[in-house]
Amino acid sequence: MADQKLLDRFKIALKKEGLKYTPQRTAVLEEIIKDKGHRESEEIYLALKKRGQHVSRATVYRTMDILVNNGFARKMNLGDGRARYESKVNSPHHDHLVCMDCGLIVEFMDQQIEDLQDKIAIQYNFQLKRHIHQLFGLCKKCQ
Amino acid sequence: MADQKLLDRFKIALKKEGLKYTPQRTAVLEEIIKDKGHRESEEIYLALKKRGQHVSRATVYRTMDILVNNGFARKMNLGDGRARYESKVNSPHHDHLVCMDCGLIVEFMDQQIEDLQDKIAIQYNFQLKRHIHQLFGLCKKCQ
DNA sequence: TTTACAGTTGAGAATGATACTCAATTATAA
DNA sequence: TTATAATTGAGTATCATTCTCAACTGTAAA
Repeated sequence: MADQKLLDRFKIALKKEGLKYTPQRTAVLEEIIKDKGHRESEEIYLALKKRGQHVSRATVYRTMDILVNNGFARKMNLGDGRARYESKVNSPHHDHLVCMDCGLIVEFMDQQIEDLQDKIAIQYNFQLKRHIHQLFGLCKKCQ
Repeated sequence: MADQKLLDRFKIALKKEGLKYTPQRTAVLEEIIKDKGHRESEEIYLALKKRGQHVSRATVYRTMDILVNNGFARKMNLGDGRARYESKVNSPHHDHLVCMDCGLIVEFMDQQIEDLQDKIAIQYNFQLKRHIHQLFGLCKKCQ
């Protein structure tokens, strides 16, 4: 169960956009934050179903958009045609190493790279908003 | 027109995979290497059509796969649901800055970042194969 | 609390990029 | 030149995601 502070933050974010605080949206938020994984829409939908929460696929998609736009979740694309989502709640910024064989996803964060990115953006007169940095290869087990 | 050396390289790559050297495949290769852009399948298909070359959409997709797998082209995904392709012929490795407003794509390359990536892969016991590094923001004109 | 209503939901249909199918055609090696 | 396996094009299928719309429900004001 998400703590009250988070639910309040969610409520405020929704109100700010003129959106309603509904049980379905809350269920999706809770499902996202209680899992450390990088799951696709269908997995989130099925996890909710298994928990006995009735949230339609359409609502999962719609809610994930809201969560992403309000900083509660992050959307990522690994090139397989399906979006993945991960919680941004209590999770510091990071990028990903992805095993091309078993699908293992490892998070990494390197301040030097972050700084170099900022430098490059300045150099090309870009105002940086976000970035995607994914390293693909074979994990220890799959080599 | 692609130089003979390149066509020979292409012919050899095809033979190595038991594939035939066809006018359609050659046309797609030539279209890719004569353009410095980052185009999607449909744009390549239309460019060929305008040139009077008859290559079906299906064949463009099929040929792009061959070109990517053999190092003649690179496939990229900017998150808009359509793959983009760029020539790898006579083009050194680089990553991309993308303007979220006008779609401008600028290429960059930073050896320090490349080295740090290698270091991270070693640190996590990954055997690195490729990476995606995209910086999204607003270009000078769109700020 | 009720009420009024704008926003939400779910189920299924629509969309759009890409992959597949298959009969007709063609490159290739002998 | 021939045999044959690969290729092509046109249309169809697929699959993730978005849209549609009628029924439903938070919400804020009375």
